[in-house]
Amino acid sequence: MVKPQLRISESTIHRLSIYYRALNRLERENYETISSKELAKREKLTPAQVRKDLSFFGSFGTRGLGYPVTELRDKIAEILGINRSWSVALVGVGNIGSALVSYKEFQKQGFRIRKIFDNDQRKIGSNHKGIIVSDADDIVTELRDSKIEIVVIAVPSLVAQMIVDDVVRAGIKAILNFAPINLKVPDDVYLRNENMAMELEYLSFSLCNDEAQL
Amino acid sequence: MVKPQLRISESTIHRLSIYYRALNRLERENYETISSKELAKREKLTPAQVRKDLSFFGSFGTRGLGYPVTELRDKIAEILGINRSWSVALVGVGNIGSALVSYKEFQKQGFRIRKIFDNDQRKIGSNHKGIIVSDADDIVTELRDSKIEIVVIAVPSLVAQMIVDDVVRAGIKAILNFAPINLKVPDDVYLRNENMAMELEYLSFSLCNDEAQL
DNA sequence: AATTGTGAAATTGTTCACAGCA
DNA sequence: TGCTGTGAACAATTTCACAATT
Repeated sequence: MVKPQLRISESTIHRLSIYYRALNRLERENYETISSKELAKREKLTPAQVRKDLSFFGSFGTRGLGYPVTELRDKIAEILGINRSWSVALVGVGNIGSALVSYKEFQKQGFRIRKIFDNDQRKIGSNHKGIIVSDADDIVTELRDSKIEIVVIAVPSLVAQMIVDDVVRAGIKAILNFAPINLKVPDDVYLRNENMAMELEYLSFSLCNDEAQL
Repeated sequence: MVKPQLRISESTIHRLSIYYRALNRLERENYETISSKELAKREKLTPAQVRKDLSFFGSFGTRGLGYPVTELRDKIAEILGINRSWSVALVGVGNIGSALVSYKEFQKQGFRIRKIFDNDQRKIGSNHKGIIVSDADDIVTELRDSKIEIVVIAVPSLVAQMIVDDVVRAGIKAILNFAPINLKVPDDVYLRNENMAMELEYLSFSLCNDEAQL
C-alpha cells in the first residue's frame, strides 16, 4: 500500500467506510466492476468525489472500465485496517453496552470484544456471550498487559472521565466513547465520540426549519 | 428567533448540540456567563468558531462579558427544536432497539418513544417500558393517523429498505436509521444515519497510520 | 467509447483581526 | 479593559473539465 503523503480528511475516511459497505453489497450482487458514476449514484455522492477519495491512496481503477469490485473492497479494507481483527474491551454493560456485545456489524468487521468491565456488583462475574464481566476497578491492571487495542466506553457521563483516565493509564491508544460528554485524553490517544442523540437533534432542527427550505 | 437567511452547515448544527450539552453542564456548575474563549477551550474548538456559529442565529452575548449560560442554552434548544417534545416510533426491538428504549439521553431531550414495531411474533404484544410492541406489518395504518413525527429504524439491513418504504408511505418526514445501509427516501424526507461501526473503522485507520503522523 | 486520475477552479468552512460596545 | 460580532483573508474540500488510457 502506498502511504499517503498528505493528510487525509475525516470525511474521506468516512466515505471509505461507505464505499466498503457498498462494494460488499455489489459483490453479493455479482458485479465484477463498478464505475465511479454508478457507485456515486448508489451512495448519493458525486463520481468526482469517489475518484478523488480513492486517488489519495493509489490508482485502483482501469480507464474505460471502472474499478474491480472485490479487489477495491479488499484494498479499502487494507487502508482502513479492517483486513485483520482488533481486540476490543468494553466498559459498561448497561443498555448500550449489552447491545454492542451482540452487535453483528462489529464482529463482521473484525472488532472482537474480548474483555468486559462494569462497576455494578450484580454484573461483575456474570457472563455476556462467553465473556465474564470484570470489576471496573481492575481496568488498569487487567488492560496493561493484555492485547487489547481499542476500548469502547459505554458508562454514564458522570463516571466516564474517571474510566477514560484509567484506560489511558493502562496504555490504550484508541477509545470509542458513547457517553454524551467531551472526554479529555492526551494528544497521543485517539478518541472518537458516538453520540446517538446528536442525529436526532439534527432531525429535530430539520423539521423545525422545513418551511425555510421550500 | 431570527430566521437564518443563509444555509446553515451540518457542522454548525452538530456544534450547537455540543454547546447545548456544555451549557447544561456549566449551569450545573453554577456559571452565570461564559466567554467564547472558555467554552471553546472546554470543547476543544476555537473561540472564533463558537462566535461565528452563534452569530448565524442572532446576537446572544454581551461584549466584554460573554454569553449568559442559561439563556444561551435555552436559545440553542429553541434553534434545535428541542425545547418541546417529539413523538418517536421505533421499528425493531433487537439489541440496539431495546437499548434505545431505555436510553436516558433521548428522553432527557424530549424524544419520547410512543410506538414500537417488530416483525418477530415472539416480540409482538410484549411490553417494553410500558409500550406494547405492534406488528411491523401494520406500520402504514398505525402511523398514518398517529402523531408520530420521527421514526427510528433499528432492523437488520436486509429488511430496512422495505420498512423505510412503509414509513414513508405513512407520511413520516424524519427518519433515523441504524442499519448499516444507504436507504432510499424521497427528497422531502429527512434521513440521518447512525453507523456505529464507522467510528471504530476510523480508530482502526488512525492506529494503522499512527507512525505516519509522528 | 467509456471511464479513470488529476490539476485548476469554485465553493464551502474556518480563522483572523479589529471596530464597536458594555 | 474585555469580549462580542463580523467582514475579509485564508484554508480545506468539492467539483469541473480534460488529457490519458484501455
